[in-house]
Amino acid sequence: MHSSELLKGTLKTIVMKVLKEGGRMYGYELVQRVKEISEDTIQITEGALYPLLHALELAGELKTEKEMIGKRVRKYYSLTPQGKTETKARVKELEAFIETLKIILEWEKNKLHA
Amino acid sequence: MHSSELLKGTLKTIVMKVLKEGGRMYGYELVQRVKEISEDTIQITEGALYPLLHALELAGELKTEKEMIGKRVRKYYSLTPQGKTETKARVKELEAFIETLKIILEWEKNKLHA
DNA sequence: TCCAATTACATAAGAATCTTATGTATATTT
DNA sequence: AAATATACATAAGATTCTTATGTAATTGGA
Repeated sequence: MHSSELLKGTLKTIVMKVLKEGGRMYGYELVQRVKEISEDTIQITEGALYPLLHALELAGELKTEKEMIGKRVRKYYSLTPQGKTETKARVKELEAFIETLKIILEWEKNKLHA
Repeated sequence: MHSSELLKGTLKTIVMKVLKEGGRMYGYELVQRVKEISEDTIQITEGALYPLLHALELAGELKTEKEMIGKRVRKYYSLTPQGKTETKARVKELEAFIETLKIILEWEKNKLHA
């Protein structure tokens, strides 16, 4: 399990990317999906997820559909066209940031060149 | 310039790694060094850096040496043995997290296999 | 020589983002 | 029948950053 502080800042992009590739999904399902893909190293907490989904909906990035499953309401989330565009931009930005991180992690001042 | 929210959670590791490879360094120098290495995409703010350095010193990860440069005091920071061990662990953890991120970013549910 | 920009430290207030705790209720498994 | 899993939600608190502000010495250019 990755330390949770690393998730700060990347959670929104992760959620949007998974919704973009996985399609329509409900909250609980999203948590499981991320857990699977990350091989049990990323466990999104509900306290982080639901407020995030609500904020993204308010911002017009997501739309919701409610379905009755037995006696329970299930809320499905999917990206709006605006959300898809935003997701592409966020993914690109995160990829660039990862490249920068790698440069720093591989940087060795005192490395001897042959 | 990367959006600043991505820096959340990784700043501490970046600072420690740069101190590990770059050796003894003062705050302002560290900001410049990270700016250089990151090709101007990471600009550490002083409001984030100094409290972080102080906290790391308090935690025994860093030690300081003051030097007079003209009439000014300059504070040099360097990793303690404990700090070096901690840095290795943090770097390893960040590398693992990056791998997980890449898996997610490369994940495509609907990808067709040839 | 003066003025702006840079160097160099520091802290406080506020924003953003997450965890932990709590609550409610249905459904499934043992 | 009871425990666990499913499924939503929100509030309080912790952490981590930005922005703003302050102080003061040094350097470079007009």
